Amino acid sequence: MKNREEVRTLFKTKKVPLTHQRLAVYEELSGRRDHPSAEALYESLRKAYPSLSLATVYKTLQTLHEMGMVARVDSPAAQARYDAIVETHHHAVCTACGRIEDLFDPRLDALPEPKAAGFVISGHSVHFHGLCAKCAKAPSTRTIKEK
Amino acid sequence: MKNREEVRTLFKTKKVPLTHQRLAVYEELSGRRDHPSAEALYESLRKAYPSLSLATVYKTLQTLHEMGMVARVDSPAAQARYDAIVETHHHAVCTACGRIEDLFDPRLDALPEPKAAGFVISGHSVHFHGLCAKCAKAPSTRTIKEK
DNA sequence: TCCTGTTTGATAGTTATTATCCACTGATAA
DNA sequence: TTATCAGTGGATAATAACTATCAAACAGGA
Repeated sequence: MKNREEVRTLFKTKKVPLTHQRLAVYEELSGRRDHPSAEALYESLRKAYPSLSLATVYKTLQTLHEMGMVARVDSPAAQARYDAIVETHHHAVCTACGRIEDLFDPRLDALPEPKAAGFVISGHSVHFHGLCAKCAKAPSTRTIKEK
Repeated sequence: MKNREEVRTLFKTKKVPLTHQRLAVYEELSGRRDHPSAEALYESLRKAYPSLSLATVYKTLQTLHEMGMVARVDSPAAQARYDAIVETHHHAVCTACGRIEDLFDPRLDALPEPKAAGFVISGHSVHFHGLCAKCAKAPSTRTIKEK
């Protein structure tokens, strides 16, 4: 989550052209805490940028991901979801509606190295699953797949 | 991972008809440790069952999942992958080739409960990521998406 | 063995994502 | 500021992974 100047510098450093679309996608994503899908970002952005194409959002998210500015979250609903926070953190995934909440807990950041023959481990993430506050209250409503 | 008699009993208990296809899919999956996709299972099974349909494999995996006999693994490659082991365990995911290895480590089974407002947590899983033995040796070969 | 509600197989449809192609633009040099 | 041009964006076709549909076949109880 970087401000506009930091973003500009990062693009320049990596020699990746900074276009209006890329800045717009990054800033929209940075401003949200709901792990939107590419489609969801597109829906939000097209209000301000009516000429924006969905394909561009996909390509931009991939570019940002390769630059290490955006993280991919694997949700139980197959659709990939994105997060502007790349710092180490963990997730709570609602098994009823698919909602993903960020968890920050240093105790989870340092886990015992498992013994996996030959595997060179570079990091880890913990997925907690259960029911989010909303679904815990209304257990019957199965809405899987929020956007 | 159950033997044929346990499977038969489980289906009877849950009042779910046990078909040849369901048994075949479950036994094929049980016999593999490579987290195959629906497509991959279909490819293996069609040799012994040429009339088997891919749609049936998808439907069967969903049925087994609902019965709690099969777990879904969210891999970085969007395609869902399955596992016959439902007991608590964790994964090491290779960021180069997509390989997923099972990790069993009781120290990872008991983690501190995170504070996520209102979230009713029922379980968790840890994903380690890095390079598998094969890819660690050949760092240049980027084969992402094994079947 | 017969009956009946489910399941299967074949296939069309859907959803998420990627590839293609050409006009256009951002970044550098003049 | 403008010219240049590799790289990007927009529109859309294509692909991949599922899912729905429906007639025919089957599983499990009578």
